[in-house]
Amino acid sequence: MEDKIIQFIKRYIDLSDAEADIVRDSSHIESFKKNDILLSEGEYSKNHYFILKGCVRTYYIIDGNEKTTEFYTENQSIVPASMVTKEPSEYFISCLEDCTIAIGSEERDLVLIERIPKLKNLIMKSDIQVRIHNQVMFDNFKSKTPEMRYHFLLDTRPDLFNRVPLHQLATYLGITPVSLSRMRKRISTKR
Amino acid sequence: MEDKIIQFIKRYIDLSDAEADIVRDSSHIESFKKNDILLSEGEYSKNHYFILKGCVRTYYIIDGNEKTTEFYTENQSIVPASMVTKEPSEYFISCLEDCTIAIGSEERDLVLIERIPKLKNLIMKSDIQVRIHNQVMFDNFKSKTPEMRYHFLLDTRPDLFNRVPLHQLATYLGITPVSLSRMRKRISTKR
DNA sequence: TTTATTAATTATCCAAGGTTAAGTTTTATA
DNA sequence: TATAAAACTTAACCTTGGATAATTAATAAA
Repeated sequence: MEDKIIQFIKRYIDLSDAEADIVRDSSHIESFKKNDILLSEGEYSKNHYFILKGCVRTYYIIDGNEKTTEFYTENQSIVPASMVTKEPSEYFISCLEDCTIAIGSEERDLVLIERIPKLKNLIMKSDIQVRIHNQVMFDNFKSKTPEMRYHFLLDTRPDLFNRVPLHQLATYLGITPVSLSRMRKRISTKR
Repeated sequence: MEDKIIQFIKRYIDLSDAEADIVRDSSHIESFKKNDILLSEGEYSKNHYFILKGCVRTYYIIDGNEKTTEFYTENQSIVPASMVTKEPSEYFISCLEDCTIAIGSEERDLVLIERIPKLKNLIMKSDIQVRIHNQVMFDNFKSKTPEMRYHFLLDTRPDLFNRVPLHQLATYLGITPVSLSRMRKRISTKR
C-alpha cells in the first residue's frame, strides 16, 4: 500500500531505495468509513491527503445547497486550501466510500524535507502540474456547453459514474440535478 | 521599476538588501508595444513574465474564435504552461497596451536559485497561492450565472473595463460578445 | 479627412438550463 | 419486512444565452 506513495513521488523526482524507506516509515495510513468527514467548513486543516483506496469528495455549501468541487480517487492527493492559507476551510472533504488514506502533516513534512531535501522539488513540480491542469480544465469549462462537459467527464473519468450519485456529478458539472436528469434523457433518445 | 519585483518577492519570503541587489542585477526588463505577441500557439516558452506596466492577455483559438483565459496587469506574474510542460503552447500571450515587462528565463532562474536558495520557497508559495486562487475562481464560476460573474468582475477588477475591449471580457466571462451586450442593456434598464 | 476595418448594439428565433412541484424508484433503517 | 428517507425522473413554465444577420458606432489607416 505504501508503495503507491513511492510510485507517486517517483513520477516527479528520483528516490533511492534508502529514501523510499524513509518515506515509507514516516507515512501515516488511516482507514475511514463511507460518509466520514475529513475536514469541515470552518475548521483549520493541518493535514494533506493521499488516496490509497476509495473516493473522496470536496464540496461547499451555498444557500443551503451542496456544490461539489472535485472528486479524488486512487493515487490522487489533496492539499486543502486551508492548510496553505491558515484560514478556516470553506470546503468540506468527505468520503464517498470506505477509504484508505495516507495523511501528511505539516510537522512530519518538515522532518521529511529535512532528511530528503529534494522533496521540495516534488512539491514544486506537483503543485505547478496541478495548477496547469486546473487552468486547462477551467478554460475548457468556460467554452463548453453542459452537455459537452458531461460527455467529456464520461470520456475522462468513466469510473465516477459508478461511484458517485448523479446529483453530485450535476453540481460538479455546474448544473442542477434536475437538469442533468433531463439532459441524460435527451441524450438517450437522440440516438 | 525593479523594486516592484523586490516588493513582489517580499510578499512571500524575506530578502536582505544584498539579496535584493542580486535579484535587481539579474532582472531583464523589456518594453513592448500594444499588440506585440509574447508567445504564440505552437511555440515553446522558455520565459516567464512579470508585468511592471501595462496589460497582457492570454487566449487560445478554438473553431476560429478567440477565447480569453486571463488578463494580467501591474505586479502580476505569468508562468506559461508551456514553460513547465516543455510542450508547444496552446495559448497566445499578447500585449493589450504598451508594456514594461521583466522577463525571467530558466537559465537565469537556475543561477539565481543557486545564489539565493530560498527563492525555491518563493516558487513553492506563489505557485500554491495561484493554484488556490484559481480553484476558488473556478468554483465560483461554476455556481454563478453569467450576470453574477459580470458583477463580480466589475467589483473585483473594475480597471479592466477601461483597458479591455468588451468582446474580450465576454469570452473571459464564458459568454459571447453579443450576449454580453444584451446583458449590459438588460442591467442598465433594470434600474 | 475620407475610407476601411473593427467593435458594439439590436432584433429575431431557437435551444437549453433554472425553478418548482409531483411522482417514482432506490436505499437505508427501525 | 415495513417504513422512512434520499435519489432520481418527469412535466410545466420561465428566463436567458447561442446563432445569425443587419445596423450603428468607434477606431485605424490611406
